[in-house]
Amino acid sequence: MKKQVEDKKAALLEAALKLFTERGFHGTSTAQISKEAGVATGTLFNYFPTKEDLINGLYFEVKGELSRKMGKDVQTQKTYEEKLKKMWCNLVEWGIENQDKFLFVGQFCSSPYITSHTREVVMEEYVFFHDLVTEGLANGELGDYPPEMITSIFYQSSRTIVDYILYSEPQDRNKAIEDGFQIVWKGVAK
Amino acid sequence: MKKQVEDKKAALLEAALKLFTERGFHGTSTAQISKEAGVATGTLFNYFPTKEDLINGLYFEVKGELSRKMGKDVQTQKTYEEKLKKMWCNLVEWGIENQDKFLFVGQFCSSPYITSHTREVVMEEYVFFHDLVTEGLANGELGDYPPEMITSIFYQSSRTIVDYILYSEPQDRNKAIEDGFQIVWKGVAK
DNA sequence: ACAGAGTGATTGATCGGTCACTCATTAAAC
DNA sequence: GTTTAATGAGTGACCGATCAATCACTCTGT
Repeated sequence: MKKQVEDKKAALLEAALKLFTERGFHGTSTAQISKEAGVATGTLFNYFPTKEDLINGLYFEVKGELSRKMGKDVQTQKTYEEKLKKMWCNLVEWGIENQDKFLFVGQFCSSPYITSHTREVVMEEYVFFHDLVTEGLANGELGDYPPEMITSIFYQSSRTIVDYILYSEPQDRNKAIEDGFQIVWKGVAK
Repeated sequence: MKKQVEDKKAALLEAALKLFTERGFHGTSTAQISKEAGVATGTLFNYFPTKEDLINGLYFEVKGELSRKMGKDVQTQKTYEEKLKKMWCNLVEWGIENQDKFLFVGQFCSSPYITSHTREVVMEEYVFFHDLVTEGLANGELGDYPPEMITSIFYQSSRTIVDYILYSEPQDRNKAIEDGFQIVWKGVAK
């Protein structure tokens, strides 16, 4: 029984992810989401009281997954550059393997449907990333730029590379990932 | 008469720009756009047969304006780096001075409401930019990366810097623009 | 072993409201 | 006087959300 509950909730989130990304928030009806998830229209509202709660829940889940993947094996790297590169690869590989989630985050990270509360809670999971940049500035690994500028350039460039790989379809994806990191590292390093 | 016609069409585009950016495509009703523009609900459909025609027309206008601003005074620059920097500054300054248009382009450049036809027509106005990158690769000013990767990184980074300036509100905007270009130039230059 | 009351998840018909778009009428321009 | 632009009430379709009925399943007393 518990199993079924989780099944339906997961199915609803998966359906919402697909449809919100394809057609936007207002462009997707709750009925379409329910149908795609294989449940009745009323069932959606048992799990998510409103349509906004659904997209906020989805955003929370996806961003949480990304932050966990992003930080994986970073601390076991030896040099600072290797740590940053590990994070870069984690980010890009997640984006390639999870196109739908990647697009969803891009579309809705600054949309009005995501509440500031959700945004704040999610932000806390990325403290380790900001700390790594602060550390790099402190020990002189990074150039003398504002930390928020470095984090933004790093994160957005990783998204640019995912876009490039998915859209331009280079023969060698790893080469593209390497090239992308090289550009960013040359740019932000001391 | 011609004047009034242009007035109403411009008012509709301006209202649509504001509302689409704030609330999304499906989140904005044509009635709201008409009201904001100060015309009757039926008038909108005299100028744009469907809501999709309206957003496509708007996208065409805004992207066209951006491409014209972007290329301004670029050819009068002496060195290759100066040409690229001119384009960078044009891009960032336009973004800062036209926040609403800047946000609109970011939100709708890969949305399903913009037809592939609109996208193709708009793309033609950016040929000069791709040519400049190809030129830089040919004469060894730029590092050996795929041209599409360089154009994407350059364009997206300029957007990142506009975001940074608007959101983080640094005391010295020109410094931020300079820093941003320095990072990108160090990254993509030979 | 089993009847049947109890429980909470699930359902889909239904609701008031809003949507994009139409069209008969009016007003303006020449 | 004719043409052209502008109007806004009206249209059927669809929206998010509700809720009484139904369902699968558990538990208890015999």
